Amino acid sequence: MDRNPVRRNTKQRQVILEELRKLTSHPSAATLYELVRMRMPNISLGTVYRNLDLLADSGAIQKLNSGTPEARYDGNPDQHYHVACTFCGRVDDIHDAPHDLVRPIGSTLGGFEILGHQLQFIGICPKCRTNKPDRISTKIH
Amino acid sequence: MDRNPVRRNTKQRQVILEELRKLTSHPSAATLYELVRMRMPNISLGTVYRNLDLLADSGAIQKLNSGTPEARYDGNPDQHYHVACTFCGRVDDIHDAPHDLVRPIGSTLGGFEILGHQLQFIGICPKCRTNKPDRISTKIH
DNA sequence: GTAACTGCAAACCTTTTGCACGATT
DNA sequence: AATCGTGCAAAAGGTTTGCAGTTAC
Repeated sequence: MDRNPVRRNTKQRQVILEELRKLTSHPSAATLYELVRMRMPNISLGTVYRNLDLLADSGAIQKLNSGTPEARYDGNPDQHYHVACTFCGRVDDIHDAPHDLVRPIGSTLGGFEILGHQLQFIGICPKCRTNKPDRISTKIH
Repeated sequence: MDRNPVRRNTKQRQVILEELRKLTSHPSAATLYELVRMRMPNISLGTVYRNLDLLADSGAIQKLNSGTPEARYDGNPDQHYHVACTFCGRVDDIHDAPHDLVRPIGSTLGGFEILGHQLQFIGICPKCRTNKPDRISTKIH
C-alpha cells in the first residue's frame, strides 16, 4: 500500500539523468539506452524505462508526447514548447518565443477541471527542407 | 511508384466513416471496430486501421494524439481543440472557447518552417472529479 | 481486366512486467 | 535487515504487413 517508497540513488539512475542532461536534443528511450550503455554496458533497457518514468514522475525530467510512436525525453524540467519535424521526427526546443503562447481559459471547461495544456508546433526542420524524405508518421500533420 | 491511387468506395470504408461521424466522442480504433462489427461482423481490425489512415490522410477525419498509447479518431475534420482527462483518458471537444487560442508565431522558428501546431488541454472530467481513480498514464500531466 | 481492397494471421515495435539476485539505506 | 532496484527474458498492447482471394471501377 506504500505509494511513496523512499527512492535510492542508484548508479544507473545517476548516469541516465546525467546523460539526458548533457543533451539539448530529445532522445527516445532506445537512443538514451545506447548512450548510457557506453558508460554502463550491462544496463538493461527495462532499467532505463523504469528510471525515466520515476524521474518524470518526480519532476526531474519531462516525458514528451512527440506524436511519433516513441516517447521522447527532455532533461530540462522547466516548462517550454517544442517544434517537431513532420518528416524526420526531430524535436527542438523553442527558444525565440514566449512561454505564454496559449491564451488562458477558465479553470473549468465543459465540466473538466483544467490542469494544464500541451502545445507543440509542427514544421519542417532545416535538413528536411532541402531534402524531403517521406513523412514518418500520419500522426504529425 | 503511384503515390496517388484512385480510391474506391468500399462498403467497409463507408460504414467506418458513418459510425465515426455518428459520435461526438473520440474513439480508439478498437472501440470503433466494435461498433462497426455490429453492422459488418466479418470486418477485420486491419481494415479498420487501414481505412482510418486513408480517411485521415484525405482530410475526411482527424487522427488525434491523445497522450495515451492509443490513437483517437475524430469524425469532425474541422480544426478545433480538445480536453483529455488525465485519469480516464476521455477526450472531449472544446466548444466554449475560441479556436485561435494560440498566439501566432513567425513562419519560421529556429530554422523550422512552421506548418501548424497541436494544442490539447489536460484536465479532470466530471466523472473523475467525484471519483478519482489512479492515473492511466504518465504521458498526460 | 486491373489494381485497390479485404480478411486473416503473423510480425513488429515500444513499453511493461515477473522473477531471482544484488545494492542502498 | 529490510526493501528498493537491477538484469534478463518473456509478455503485453497497439499497429502494421504479407498474402491470397475479392470487389469496385
